[in-house]
Amino acid sequence: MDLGCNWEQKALVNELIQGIELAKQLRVELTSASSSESREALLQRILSSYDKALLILKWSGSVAQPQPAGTYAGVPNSSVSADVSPRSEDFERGFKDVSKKRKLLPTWTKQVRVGSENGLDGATDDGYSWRKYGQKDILGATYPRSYYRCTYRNTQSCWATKQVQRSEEDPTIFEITYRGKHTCHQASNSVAPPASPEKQELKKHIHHQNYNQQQQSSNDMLLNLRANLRVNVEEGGNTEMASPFSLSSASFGCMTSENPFSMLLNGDLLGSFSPSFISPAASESNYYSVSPCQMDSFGQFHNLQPKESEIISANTSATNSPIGDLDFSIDPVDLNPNFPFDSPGFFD
DNA sequence: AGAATTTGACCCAG
DNA sequence: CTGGGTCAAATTCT
Repeated sequence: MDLGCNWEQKALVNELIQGIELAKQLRVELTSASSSESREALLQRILSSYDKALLILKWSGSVAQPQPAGTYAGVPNSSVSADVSPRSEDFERGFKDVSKKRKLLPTWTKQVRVGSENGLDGATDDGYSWRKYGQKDILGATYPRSYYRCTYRNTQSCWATKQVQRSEEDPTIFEITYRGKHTCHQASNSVAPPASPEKQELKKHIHHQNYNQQQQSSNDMLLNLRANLRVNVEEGGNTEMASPFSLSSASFGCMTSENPFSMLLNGDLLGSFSPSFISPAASESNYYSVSPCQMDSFGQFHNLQPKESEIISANTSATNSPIGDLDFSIDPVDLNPNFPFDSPGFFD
């Protein structure tokens, strides 16, 4: 078996860890008076996790050939079926295997809130060029789901796709599910998609600049942080960190509600960021929920008791850099004033 | 005219 | 068998 593809290995580990965590949750549920529905849901998620892990293992075992340079694991390739001698139906067979593999492509979802009913185009403009290839009415859903693929699919063999669906509860929110990362070279759109997997793998830091460490009221502190908190997203390497803040990926890449970013202060875990509503447009406000979390023996972070009231609003600022800077601010209205600022050592 | 979207048909996993 | 995802011909847009 060859798990040379890094994301596969990480996805596998991630699925297994998630399975363990869900099993622990189920154990707690079994000893409490929780509903059978929630137990069943947990059981389903556990089975799904191990199912995915098995699929990854199976797939990794059957596709052992290294991918040619410049191609992405997920591109149809006549050599996909290792045990098949060349035949006329190879192409078709390749696609069948790819459809299996496409399921294993890294996926991540983000929710985008739009200001107006007709704001879909702007909301889904994530800096990449997409071609719509289908729309489907989904059972039980009020709104249809739209399917998009990269415009450069044919010319550059870029197999990134996305699905866009309007939220049932709040029609101003669109759930965008991305699958596969872009391998194309698009004409620079100046704005890199903030939640792209490439970016998720980058090192993330928070600079806390010129922070006044004297005692202040909660609101003052929040207002001060609003002005001074800054998240700098950089590509690899180390930068000098005069700041006590750091923001790190909890897991292998995609920032999801189950895979948050942690917020550290002098090495102490204060909380985690997970996307609530993330706008792809650099000029728009993004919303991240903040919840306390802890690190387990695997080095994975886990949310403890997420609270909806704990919201950080973050403004992303477009820069000339393809990576871009994220300027975080904290909204004192939405944020629980006691979190995370009441954490021990926060103002040390 | 070429690019993009729409939409019914088809495929296939569950 | 059903529903989600994709294809591709028809249609619309630029």
